[in-house]
Amino acid sequence: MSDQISITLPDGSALQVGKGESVYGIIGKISTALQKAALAAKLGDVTVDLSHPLDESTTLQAVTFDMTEGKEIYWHSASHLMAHAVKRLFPDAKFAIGPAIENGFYYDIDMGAVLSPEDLARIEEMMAKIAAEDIEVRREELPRARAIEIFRDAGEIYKVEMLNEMTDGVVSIYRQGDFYDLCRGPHVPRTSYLKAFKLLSIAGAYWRGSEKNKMLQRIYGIAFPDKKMLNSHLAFLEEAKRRDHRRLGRELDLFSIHDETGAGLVLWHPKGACLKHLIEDFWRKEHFKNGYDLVGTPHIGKSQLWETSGHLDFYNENMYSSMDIDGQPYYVKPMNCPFHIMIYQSKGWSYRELPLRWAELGTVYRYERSGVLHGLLRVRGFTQDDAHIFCRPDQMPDEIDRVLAFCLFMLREFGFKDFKVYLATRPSEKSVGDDSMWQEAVKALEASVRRAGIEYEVDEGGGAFYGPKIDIKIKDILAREWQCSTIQFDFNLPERFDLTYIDSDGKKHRPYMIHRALLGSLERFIGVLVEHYGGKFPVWLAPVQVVIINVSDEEAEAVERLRLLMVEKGLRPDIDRRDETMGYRVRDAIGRKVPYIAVIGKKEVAEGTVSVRRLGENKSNTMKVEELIDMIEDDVRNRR
RNA sequence: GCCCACGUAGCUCAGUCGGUAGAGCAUUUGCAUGGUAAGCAAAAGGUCACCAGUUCAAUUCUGGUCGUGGGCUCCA
Repeated sequence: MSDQISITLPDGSALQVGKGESVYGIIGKISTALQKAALAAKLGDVTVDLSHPLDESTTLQAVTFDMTEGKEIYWHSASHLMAHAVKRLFPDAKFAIGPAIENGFYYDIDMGAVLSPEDLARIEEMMAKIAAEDIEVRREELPRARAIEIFRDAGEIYKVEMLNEMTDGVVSIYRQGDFYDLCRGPHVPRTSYLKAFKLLSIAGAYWRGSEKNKMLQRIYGIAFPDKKMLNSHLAFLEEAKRRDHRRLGRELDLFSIHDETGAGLVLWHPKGACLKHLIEDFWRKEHFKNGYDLVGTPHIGKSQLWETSGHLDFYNENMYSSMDIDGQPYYVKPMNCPFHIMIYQSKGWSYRELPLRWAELGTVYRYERSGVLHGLLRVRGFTQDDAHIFCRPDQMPDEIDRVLAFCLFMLREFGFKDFKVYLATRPSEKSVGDDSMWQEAVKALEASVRRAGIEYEVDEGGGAFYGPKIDIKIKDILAREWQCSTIQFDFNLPERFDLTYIDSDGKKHRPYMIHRALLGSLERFIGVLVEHYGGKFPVWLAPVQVVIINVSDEEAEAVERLRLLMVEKGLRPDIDRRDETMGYRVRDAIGRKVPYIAVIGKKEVAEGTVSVRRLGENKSNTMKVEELIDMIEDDVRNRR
């Protein structure tokens, strides 16, 4: 046997090296720059430490920070560094889990002392110190039983719990100086690899995510191989703050939420209500085009309805308590479906009349626990762009296709390109409907998603108890995902209300029922929309499309004439004739993020023109009044 | 609901180691009549979230309530 092995690199070339050479050494033979940047290496699909010795021929790819795997390793190592620092400062701290996440890392820690934001600075300092000590990070493999002993002796109860649930005979721990942690790895080889880091926040988190368990303290942080990258990330977080819909909602005078009216209850100001109505108008128009009929239903209903629907059983904790009307209990609706079903029940249906597509912008009220409320994104009263489709089983695949296409069309018209699709299947616990129905429905959903050519993930067991569903989530500026669209099968309600139609065989059959919301709720959708556009709405959605400014009092009338002309054309102009300098008024209009500013002075009056400045540009163009109107109308037509 | 932090003028924030508070912007009123990102000046504006307690005295300390923020859990 030769003592040489062959290493295949990503570019297809091969490198002959001595047996037992470390990954680090091999990468050094490729390039010293790469050796410096490497955090770990991939042998096929397996990532290993740089110190890992190679005994067999294999493929090898250096893992650097610019790769997803690289960031994960880097952040995971940073979380160990943080834990190390915490242990030095708080020797009694017990560690739970400390993974890398999409943007950084966290560690869940159980400690006697309550951490304050000032402690974060101390921990950061200690991290810098440990990084400067340039301690070697070493992997150690040992029998699980031995690891249990070690962690038990150290009082690390959470690690012991995890170890007890593992089945591997051998586990690995990583040591850096006096600190060690149960960990699969890989990790960076020395603490000095961790250059620039920042601890961002401290929060509570239940052990294993269950509220029955103890609440631990979670510290979030981020780390980068150089200071510049860290700074630009911090700048990004600042930018995200500027785009926060709660801040923009106030600045642009869109909405407010008051202690006096109640948490999670939104008051729409004129500008916000205008935006909402523009979206609703568009929504209605498109629904008619797509073969929907509109229905309308009340905000409250008798308890009997909610008993039949089952909501009082399975949705009770989200419903507000009943009110007494003539001695009868009534409930505010948390969902629109039972009402739509009652419309269905108002007459008999022939198979020829299906499918029925009934849509309603229905406002529902749900009790949400106080801690989850969040601006417009999580509220207690909201308007769903709801619809229910009643169809024959044979129509179902086509209906799913149509809904999905319609949904993607709507989201794209609003400028969303980044969304994630989840296909949620039958939950393992209680659920209704027989297996064949579930399988058929899941198959239809999956086929439809495939046909639409979008990527999706299967959320195994994530369906509702009453049927499988497709959820489409939109990512906000902070990469948080918000569920907007949902397409759900319902095997429950048709059964409970005994829905039927008469088929060609003259017999009663059970229709399929699909719930769907495309935008989800208008509140949440507008919240996401505000952040998506950073408040700079496209012309077709801007509550004010153009601010008309006069240069001096002499043009006051001309400004009003133009306003009236535009209003007649169905545009949304605003005039600013305040007794302020032009510079002030232009600045104000820019601050309000109005897409066009039109200035009228002596010259423009004489020529029938306006001086037009677009938001984001600092030059203006003089054009005929008609040209400006055409431009705006063109923007609206093309939904720009 | 749970953990932590926070709540001072319409907004953004100072401040008071217990003696009832201040700035900038916004508002109002004068003056200035301005050509594309803040003209000048003055005035007005606060039960320091709310309710208790400790104290001669609470916006400040303690407790509770409501609300907000970051998370956890749950969801459109």
